[in-house]
Amino acid sequence: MELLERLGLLLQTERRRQSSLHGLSEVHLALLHYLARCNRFSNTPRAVSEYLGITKGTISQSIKLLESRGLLRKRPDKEDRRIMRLALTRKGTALARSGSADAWHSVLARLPKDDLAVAARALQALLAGLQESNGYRTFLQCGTCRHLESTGSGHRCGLTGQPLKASDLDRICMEHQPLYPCHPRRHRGTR
Amino acid sequence: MELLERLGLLLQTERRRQSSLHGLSEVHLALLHYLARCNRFSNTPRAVSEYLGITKGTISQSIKLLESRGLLRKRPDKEDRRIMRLALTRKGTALARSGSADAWHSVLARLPKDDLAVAARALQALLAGLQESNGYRTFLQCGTCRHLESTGSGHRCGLTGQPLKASDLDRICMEHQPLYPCHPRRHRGTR
DNA sequence: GCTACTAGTATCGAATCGATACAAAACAGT
DNA sequence: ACTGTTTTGTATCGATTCGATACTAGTAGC
Repeated sequence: MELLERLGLLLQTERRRQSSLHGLSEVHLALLHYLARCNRFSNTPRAVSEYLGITKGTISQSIKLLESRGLLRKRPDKEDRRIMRLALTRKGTALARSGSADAWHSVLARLPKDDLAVAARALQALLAGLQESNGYRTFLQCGTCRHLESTGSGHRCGLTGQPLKASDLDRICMEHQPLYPCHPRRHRGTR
Repeated sequence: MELLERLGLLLQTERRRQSSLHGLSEVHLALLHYLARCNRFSNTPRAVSEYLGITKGTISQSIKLLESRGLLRKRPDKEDRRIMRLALTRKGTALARSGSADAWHSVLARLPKDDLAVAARALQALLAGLQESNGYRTFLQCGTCRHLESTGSGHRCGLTGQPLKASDLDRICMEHQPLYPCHPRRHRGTR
């Protein structure tokens, strides 16, 4: 699939261009983007590391740098004090949003909607297949997750048991499991 | 489009994993992949640089390294002696092919074909739109190019005037122009 | 208590990356 | 021819990144 390869590279190039405007590296911007879109179960260094495919050590450094520039804050989790929770500051959020994702969206808006839906489904299936064969995580939105359960008043994550607001359904989660297939991933730990 | 972002990152991660097996960096492997799939008009350092979104200087270094390992050869073009033509050696080709693109393909093969066709068309349109708005090149196959012309015996590139064999139609070209839209890109020079 | 495991940090060396400056060839104009 | 401009690729340098290893602190299981 040359197309996917090309689009991925363009995405990367675009990020690189954007990030150099602010004196950051491409990875830093990718990290901010991730934090701007992940849910509250997935804002840890480990999650970032798995999402970006980079080792913990490097992520740790990047986080230190971003924190020193006032783009994010980190604070230890109250229940498990090993875990650091990352949160964008106002400045960080602004920077993450100020992307040229606009260009992409305006192009996407001009395409026929049902074609896009089919395309999205196909890509999602591809991702699910890759997860199965290679063990990668999908990192998709709770709204498409196998663990999503409906309660009387709203939604809930079957894995953590926590309630989900409507706005949570669009955020990406490190525990995401696609709906359609197949062999469940063994997950260790309860949260 | 979180999906595209995620797939792009996975592609990158996969390359990184693969490349470290051979003691190369991710970019090096991407370079080999590109050379394995580009046509004979697009095998120059400049093309690589634009495809990967990396500066000329860096590319030059990478090429030197890859050449020293016997993965590619470079020789000056006969007509324009500024230009270096890059070609994979047998060893380089083997390494480029030995990817785990297999995993991707086997997953793709299990998906419904017409969905994939729709998806491919949508992505192609997206790419075309991006090219138009951001000035990036599409780097797609000659078979989908506006410059493709049919002659009595076969095909020809309308831009360079050179004949194209059937096998050329699947290779990616730096001068590629999508069919459907729109405002033509000004291209300088005749080749 | 003890052991095993997980999350994150620190440090170090190799390598990448981008910026700048540069050389050589093509090209355009006069 | 000749002068300046553009294009292609190289060289060098410093900052940054990356991954490997070793490490600390916290949790969990027995």
